[in-house]
Amino acid sequence: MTLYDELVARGLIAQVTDEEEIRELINNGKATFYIGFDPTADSLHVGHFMALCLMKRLQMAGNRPIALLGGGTAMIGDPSGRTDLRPMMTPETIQHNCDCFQKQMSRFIDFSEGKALLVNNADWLMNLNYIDVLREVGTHFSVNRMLTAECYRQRMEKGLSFLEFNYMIMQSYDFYCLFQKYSCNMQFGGDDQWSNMLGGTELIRRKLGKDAYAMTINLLLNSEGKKMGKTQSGAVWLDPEKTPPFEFFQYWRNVADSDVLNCIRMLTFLPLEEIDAMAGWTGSQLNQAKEILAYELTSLVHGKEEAEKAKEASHALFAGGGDSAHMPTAELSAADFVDGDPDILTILVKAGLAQSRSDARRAVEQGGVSVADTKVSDIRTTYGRGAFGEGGIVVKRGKKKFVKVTVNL
RNA sequence: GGGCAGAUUCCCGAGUGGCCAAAGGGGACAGACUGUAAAUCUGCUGCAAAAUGCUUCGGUGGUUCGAAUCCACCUCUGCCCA
Repeated sequence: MTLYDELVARGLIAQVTDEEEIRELINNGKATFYIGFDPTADSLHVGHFMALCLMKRLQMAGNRPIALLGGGTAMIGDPSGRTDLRPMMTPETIQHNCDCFQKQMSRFIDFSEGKALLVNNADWLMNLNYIDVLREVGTHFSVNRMLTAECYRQRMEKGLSFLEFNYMIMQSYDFYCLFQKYSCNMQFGGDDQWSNMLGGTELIRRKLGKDAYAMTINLLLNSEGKKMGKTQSGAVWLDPEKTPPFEFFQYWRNVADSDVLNCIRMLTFLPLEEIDAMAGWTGSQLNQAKEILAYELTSLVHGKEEAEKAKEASHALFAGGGDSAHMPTAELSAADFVDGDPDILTILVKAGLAQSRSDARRAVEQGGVSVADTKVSDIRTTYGRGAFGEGGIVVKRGKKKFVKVTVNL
């Protein structure tokens, strides 16, 4: 099976400018392509991960990837897919985020010996002269047409500032620069980037009379059409400091039945035959597929060792047995015992299982809290040092949130 | 620059002087049922030394015994006119 066909089979490809041409180029390793990453946070997330995987697949087939850090475009802010304006970021924040991105990317993509390039569009965007840009680039964009682009149309109701309106032009200019500098003839990205990417191919055609191509990959959506990789507390990050491997594992372990196969297909490198075999799975067998998904992904992002640990911890908590050594932990110190033994509310808050004592109180009153497998029914229950024993005790809120609380005196 | 409309809790949105920690919905959280799924039902959703206390309705100041609600100024957003 060719690379292009595999991408199709995995449900990754959303839109392409020229299927025949793209198929030919990437199947034969003749493409130099780029994917842009705007440093809007200090860690990559699942959406970025998909892009990096795509990069890797193409790199393995001999194509040359360019990872573009949007140090310049982040100064503007992409309005795509947003209903309100993005808060502006300071140059310092952007720089910091760029550094974080760079560090994380090198874990996934081999940048050695020119196998892949890492560039930052701040290098050419920051010193542009306004009038020059207007004359050289601005003439090639029709405002009338830009306004009909999906990414802007969504914003016509809520408002769109001129700053953001320029985002498409800057991204187009990126493609144009990379085309000239590195003979980069292809751009990939999430499907929400389609109009921005077309801007680039257009600009190249108009200014240079040459062809460039664009292809978008499907966004990872659940069966309800919502973006995956988000929790109530924000994104599922790739940075273990921001989303610990165990939590990461659990996120995927808990996806809905209807989304498992889709995720395995799009996010893992498991052979397609193996995935197709799972298509008929239902019930508890399908439940197994979730563990496969969680394990594979954790392994890709955090390494095999972390994946094993997360799986062990998961078994310890939900299936009985397994090793509890790797579940999330919280530590109490001597200070917590100064005013007498801490009560259950204090412990819940300290363990990060409750946002406030009020929140903790509600959880206990509703019968959602247990300590060492015993339901706590009184909010005034206290725990002396002895209660924590050698290895600590497991405090549980609800069915899926556990923290092992230990004492360090 | 002129006119109009608006800013409420995680989100949407009601509230136009005390009965407002603020309707309703969504989401989140918890319980029942389950397969660590979905659907459904129930509870719950500012903080706290917890029955009466404190902080919150874009910001600042004011009127009043009392303000999310009235007044002034400011900030931001949308629409119309230029």
